[in-house]
Amino acid sequence: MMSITAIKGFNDLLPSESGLWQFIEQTARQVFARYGFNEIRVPIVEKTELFCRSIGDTTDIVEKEMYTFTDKGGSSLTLRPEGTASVMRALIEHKLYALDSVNKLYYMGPMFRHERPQKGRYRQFHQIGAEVTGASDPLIDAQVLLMVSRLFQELGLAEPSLQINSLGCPACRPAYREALVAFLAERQGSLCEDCRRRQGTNPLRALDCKVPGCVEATQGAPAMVEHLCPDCNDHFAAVQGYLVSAEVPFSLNPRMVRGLDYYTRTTFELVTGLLGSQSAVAAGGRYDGLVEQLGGPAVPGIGFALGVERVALLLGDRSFERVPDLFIAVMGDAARTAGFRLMETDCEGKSLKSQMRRADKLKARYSIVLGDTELAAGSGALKRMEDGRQQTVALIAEGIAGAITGG
RNA sequence: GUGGCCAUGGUGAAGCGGUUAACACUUACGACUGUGACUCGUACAUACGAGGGUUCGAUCCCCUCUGGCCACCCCA
Repeated sequence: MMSITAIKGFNDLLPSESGLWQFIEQTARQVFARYGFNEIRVPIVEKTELFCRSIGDTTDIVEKEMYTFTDKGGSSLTLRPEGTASVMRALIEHKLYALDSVNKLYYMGPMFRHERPQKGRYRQFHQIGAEVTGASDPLIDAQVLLMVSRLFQELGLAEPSLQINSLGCPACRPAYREALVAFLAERQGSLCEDCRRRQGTNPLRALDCKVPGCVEATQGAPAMVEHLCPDCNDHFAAVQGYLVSAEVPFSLNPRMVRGLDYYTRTTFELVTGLLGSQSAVAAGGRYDGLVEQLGGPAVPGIGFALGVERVALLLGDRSFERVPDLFIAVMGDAARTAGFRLMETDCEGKSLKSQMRRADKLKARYSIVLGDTELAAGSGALKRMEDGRQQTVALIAEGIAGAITGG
């Protein structure tokens, strides 16, 4: 009989890897807490409409990648493809914006996109994200960017480099869009099918199309950064100024286009060359119109998310196994029934040799044999596994702890 | 959605028409019924992803299916 396997693109995280993940999550929590972020936990399933309205109907995510189904009550529900929409929904639903003018929230958990799996890309993948709402000053943009780069620093990763761009705002983007469409119209013939199709819906996509013909055709295309309105221009200049003064390295990528419609002004990606075509390790940007668009007040926002699988890939085979300080080998019923209350001990009546082998395999720093003689004497031989040296210690927690920490 | 590569035990893999399906690692137990690492011994695939076909005979050849990986697309 065929055994049941996991769904394609849905992976188990085995004990050999969970230590690495815990390190990533814990590092993120620490960094986020330092900058005043609190965790929010939102559901994994939302009404489909939430994502259509936030991410955008013409994006690839909404068009073809969502896990959407109808529940028994007839509502259309969707497994969340990203986290920002849910967090904003919660912000509005619980009126968090009224509790405090600025909200700093972070989240972590699985996201779902029905794509063909490959290295660094899965159907259930995990993101760690942070969002700031209620702050529009460029200093907050810079702080979010700085926080992301600090996070990667603390993870021990130098590789992903920061690229930034500005996508303008409703005041300046339409004019730019027109200029771009006009430019592209002249080069219709050399554009790929997708780019031609997207001209009416999302012409900016042509800028990061990888088809050689498109790359060439868009060489001299107008850049958004050169068409920013004065406000956006000042904002973007200020963000860059703050980054320079905070010594956060970055580069300008005027061709960077994000896959979600809600982005305005500052957008950014942390890219690496080490993951093949999955170059984006983290990405985000400002989304000043989103909360209002979802039925909330006109609250500005900025945030980002990182892909945990991709970060884990970059961190590679680093070992995060935890080794026990002490292993207790038990001999005889009295010791066995005393030992099982304290910690991991043998419950299957294995030989002392077998237990010692286990102590070695677990890389325990110390071991001690607990048997009838030790119980009678109230003391035993504590063995340092590294070199086999033994010393007699009293069988009390303080005595053993003292011997272990004292070396 | 499109394309490429690959499917032998817990793992890495040999075998390429007739073998006890090698070897290594891992795991378990043992070599003084109270002490690990090294060493040694024993055990661990009626089975080579599934189903058909060719053949006297198929893990090895052919077909189909399924699964995995990688790339394109897109993205975290």
